[in-house]
Amino acid sequence: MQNGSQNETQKLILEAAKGLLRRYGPDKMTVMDIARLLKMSHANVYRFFRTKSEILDALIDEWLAQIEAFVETIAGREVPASERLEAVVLELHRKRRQKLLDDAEFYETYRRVIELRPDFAEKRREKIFNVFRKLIEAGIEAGEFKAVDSNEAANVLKDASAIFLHPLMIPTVLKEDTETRARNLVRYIVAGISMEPPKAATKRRAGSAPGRRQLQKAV
Amino acid sequence: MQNGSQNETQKLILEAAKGLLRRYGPDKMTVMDIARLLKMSHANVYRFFRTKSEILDALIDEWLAQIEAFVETIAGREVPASERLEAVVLELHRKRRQKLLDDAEFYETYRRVIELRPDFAEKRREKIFNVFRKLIEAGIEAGEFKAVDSNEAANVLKDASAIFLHPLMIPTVLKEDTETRARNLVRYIVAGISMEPPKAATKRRAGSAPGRRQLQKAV
DNA sequence: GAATTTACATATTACAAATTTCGTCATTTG
DNA sequence: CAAATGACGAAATTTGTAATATGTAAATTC
Repeated sequence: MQNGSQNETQKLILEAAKGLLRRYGPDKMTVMDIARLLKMSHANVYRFFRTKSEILDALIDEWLAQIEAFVETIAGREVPASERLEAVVLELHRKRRQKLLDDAEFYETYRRVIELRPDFAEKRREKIFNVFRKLIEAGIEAGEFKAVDSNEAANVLKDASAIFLHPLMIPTVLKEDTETRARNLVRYIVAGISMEPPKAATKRRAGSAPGRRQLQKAV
Repeated sequence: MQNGSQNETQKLILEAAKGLLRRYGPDKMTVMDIARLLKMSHANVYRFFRTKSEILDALIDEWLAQIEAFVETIAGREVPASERLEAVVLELHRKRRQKLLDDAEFYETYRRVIELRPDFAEKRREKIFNVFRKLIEAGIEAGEFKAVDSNEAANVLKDASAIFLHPLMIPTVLKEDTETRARNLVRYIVAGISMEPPKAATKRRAGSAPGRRQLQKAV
């Protein structure tokens, strides 16, 4: 082969596609465009990807993998599980939101894929779910949380945070103050599974949040 | 007028539109069809509704008003606030889900309206939000809940339940066991704002849920 | 003979003409 | 004169066709 390795050409195609996708969007970006940019025939592209959507899928999966890796590092931090849970949800939200703002065409591609093939990112979603579950188990282990069913609680957290994480919903909450709302959401759920402070009074002043810490008030 | 009152004809138009919408969907259902069915000129229909979408809007609003009324009766039941909150969320979910199953074309119309004009049902959403808030305040009043910020907590509940209530999301969770998940979701949030039982032990057996009651396990 | 290209059949998309619907209004009807 | 209609331009939809893209397989190059 004239080019580098098999793998090398794949990467070149993905890089080219990424740029074209950003500029033209999924409909106007054609396999011909990719081939033209790389000075090869479009047929050759099909040696590396069976279909056009396989290329788009690869780009999305690459992005999701990055986020997943980042989330794993957050989950590994040496801070209380409650803090890690909060950070994970907030960062997942921020990354998606930022993508929508920075690269609308890519986001639209992602949104459509999930809409048409909801199971596309199932593996990735499972990974995130496991992060939730593991963090809840870590919290229980550390005496930070009550001995809830970690699977059940992780499901609740997943469902509850959907409005801030699901690609179909993020565009609808774009204009709003999602940071505070997402933080409150996690804190309420975490408060529900948290151990009570040893000697806290049952009555608190109005407006205070439940659980271990003072919740930040919406602005 | 040959027909009944002004109001009577409006109702006839809406009834005709409801049937045609169910059968043809929003695109294939035309104002001409409605007129044909009622044996009047299509121009006459425009004496009662300024545009086609005004007819569709009226149908949707009628449906939302029904749900709202039902929710108000639930909120007025003579049971603990926690039970009422749970019932309200579950019934809102069931009604929407059922509509999607019974009358897909109507649901699609609704979904599109919310997608294109997110503020369309703002008034109705506010009503539901107020039901949440009022129930939380009732719970606080009754010593059932902690003295949380009712506005904040209602917002959390609204956001958290979006996956089961928002028209864009319901189709995505149709195949899944949403009843149990929705119930768990509400129970976790409610548990978080609930008073602790007076003399409960801090350690519970694994798998038990937080809060006042035993949470039903997912099947 | 592996890598790449040209050639080709199939599927999509794009475009322009014809048809239908939307929404308004002057006119007719009872 | 209240109620309804037919007629009309604008807008949207449908139809038929040309152009382009997708995906495959035979032919060519190195």
